[in-house]
Amino acid sequence: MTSAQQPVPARPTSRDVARAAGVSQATVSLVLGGKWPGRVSEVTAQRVREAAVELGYRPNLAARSLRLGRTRTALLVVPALTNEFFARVYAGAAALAAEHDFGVVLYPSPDGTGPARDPFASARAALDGVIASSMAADALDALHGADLPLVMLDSDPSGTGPAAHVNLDIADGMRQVTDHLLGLGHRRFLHLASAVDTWTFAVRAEALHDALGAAGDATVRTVRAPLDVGAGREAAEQALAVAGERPTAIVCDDDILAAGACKAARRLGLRVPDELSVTGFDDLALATALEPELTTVRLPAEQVGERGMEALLAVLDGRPAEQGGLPVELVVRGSTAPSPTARA
Amino acid sequence: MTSAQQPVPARPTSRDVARAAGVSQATVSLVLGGKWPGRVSEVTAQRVREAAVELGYRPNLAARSLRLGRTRTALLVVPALTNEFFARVYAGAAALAAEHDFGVVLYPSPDGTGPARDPFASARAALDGVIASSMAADALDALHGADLPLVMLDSDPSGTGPAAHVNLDIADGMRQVTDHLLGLGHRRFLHLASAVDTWTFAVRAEALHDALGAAGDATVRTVRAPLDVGAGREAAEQALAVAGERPTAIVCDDDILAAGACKAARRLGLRVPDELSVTGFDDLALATALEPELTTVRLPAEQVGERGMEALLAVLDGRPAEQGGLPVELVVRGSTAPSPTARA
DNA sequence: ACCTCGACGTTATACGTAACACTTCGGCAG
DNA sequence: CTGCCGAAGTGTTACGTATAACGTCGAGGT
Repeated sequence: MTSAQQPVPARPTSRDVARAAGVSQATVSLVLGGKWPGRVSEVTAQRVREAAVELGYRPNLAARSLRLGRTRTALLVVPALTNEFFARVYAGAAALAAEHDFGVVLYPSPDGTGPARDPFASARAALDGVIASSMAADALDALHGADLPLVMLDSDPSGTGPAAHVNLDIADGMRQVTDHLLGLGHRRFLHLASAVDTWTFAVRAEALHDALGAAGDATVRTVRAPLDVGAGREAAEQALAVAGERPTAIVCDDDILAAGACKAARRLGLRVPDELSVTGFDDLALATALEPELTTVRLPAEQVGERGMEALLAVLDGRPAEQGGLPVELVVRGSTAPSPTARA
Repeated sequence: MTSAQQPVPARPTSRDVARAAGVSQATVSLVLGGKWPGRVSEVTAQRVREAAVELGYRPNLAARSLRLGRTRTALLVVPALTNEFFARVYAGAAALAAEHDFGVVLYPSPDGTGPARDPFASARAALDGVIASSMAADALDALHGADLPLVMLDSDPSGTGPAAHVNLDIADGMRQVTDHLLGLGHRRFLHLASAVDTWTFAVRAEALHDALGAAGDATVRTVRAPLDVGAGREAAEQALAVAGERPTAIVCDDDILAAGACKAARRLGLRVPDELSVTGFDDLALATALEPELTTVRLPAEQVGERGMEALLAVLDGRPAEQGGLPVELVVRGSTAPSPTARA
């Protein structure tokens, strides 16, 4: 069929399709674009579509982007994909994006230790919008400066700058955890908090203190650690070794820290949950890999990604973005039990 | 929000920079492109650079790609980012890519349950090459059909089609594990294998059987399970409940399965490592979150990504890709101990 | 005085697409 | 018959960039 003389089978263009179908390039664009329903007769359209399939035509995205000024690509800024939570957020965002012929490209956020490269230096020109997660305030400013549509995930809704927000009801999750433990008779708490300074963790601390304050007779100590098992273990171990009344429950900002707390307990000869209750946050796969399994708060990570992408698409379409918070759910497992002091 | 679009300062183009600097657009391209060192006098170049900074000029990537026919973007095909190993592969690949002004876009591989969308239907036009990991054979064919430069990670090096390979010395890792356990006196083994049918797991089984065969008096049973803790636990529990001589060591294809094996042991009242040794593979964060910590094989995941990207860049430059395998390392921790039968 | 040549720029062009503006043509009301 | 309309296409243009091809000008060789 092809009378092409080129030795290498060059990628066919819309003009090649036009030639094969006996129409003009404009008509090919009209047909394959899918818009302009009535502009081309069905018989012609059919011929064009067949030619396109025949030649294996794929539109050149670069040319399309250049023409339209849009790329159908969003940037997702996350701290690290090795954190399962963010990997799931990505999965959710990418899945919804794919349904709308959108792509998602990733950039690890500058969380202090991140790469110094400006994500927009190379990417900004090719982006339609940005979805950013758990940013520190300064990094956030750089995002606003890019004057691209912006959706913030799990971030301070009162933050400056025009941005849609998709938030988890973190405070409610922490409240549920606290109520659960208070109901089990616990009164002396250790809060194993993340050393990361973002809204999502600040909210945890606030909600915990609020809920404990309401209980009246509860006390809490706070120690902070980076988000990894070893650091969590060390911090918990030191805190538990302090003289005086030992806490009966450790509330962790994260399942990873909770895993550290469990290891600390075991090293000190404390049995979980009989002598020490431990709670996590996130409900990662890790939560059910441990023994005992972690009582934790399930966060709908994929949904966060989906809703984030949804919001971005809405903004790009000029529609208002849905703003509601996503519900979270306490999952009670084996790492929490009635306080030993209450039973005594 | 702002609904005004036109009065907003449009992104400056190279022509705007040219006007500001009092030169032609071509000169701007010459200066900012960085190639053609001697073509423009330093004083003019300086003026251009200043104008570019002044206006906040960013080259339009779509236009550049259209002109050059290349996108400086690679596709990384991985089964799932929620698996920490692949998240780390991505991190390695993305880091090296960034150093070369390359981007990496992800696509979850069609591993049977994956999305039905053809990654190339939307992406192929905008890609310079593909790095693919742990593919099933049929999915692999689709990749070859795309006639893009292809690098395979951790895949059968004897596979068909022209592709560079970056492989881990999986067989050596499994050999080390086996020798370690044999040295501890173990003779009855259970192989908790992945249900996924890829080269990387086939090699594990082969190496395990080879090493045990060399020992002469060792026996092994194999059970397979999907790569998640629950499935691993179930499979291990069933296998351990079988009447007859119980294995004294479980060799797992993966840390995740090993976590399942540990849970199974605990459910059956078997103490790890005293009554049952368990080994993993990958050295994920999970390995040190468990108690006892897992004896496992450390895989340089980031290096796999880096070397993969390196190989792709080499191919694109017409250089030969470095082909050597990456070494792995046995990490002995608390989940393995001398066989109880040997001590008896 | 003539030619050459290198240094420094500029002009022009093509990449592949989407969509605006235009043509062509048969039908149909006035 | 004229004028108008809608249907079905086509011609053309612009998006922003990189680079091939083409000036221009003064220095240096012969």
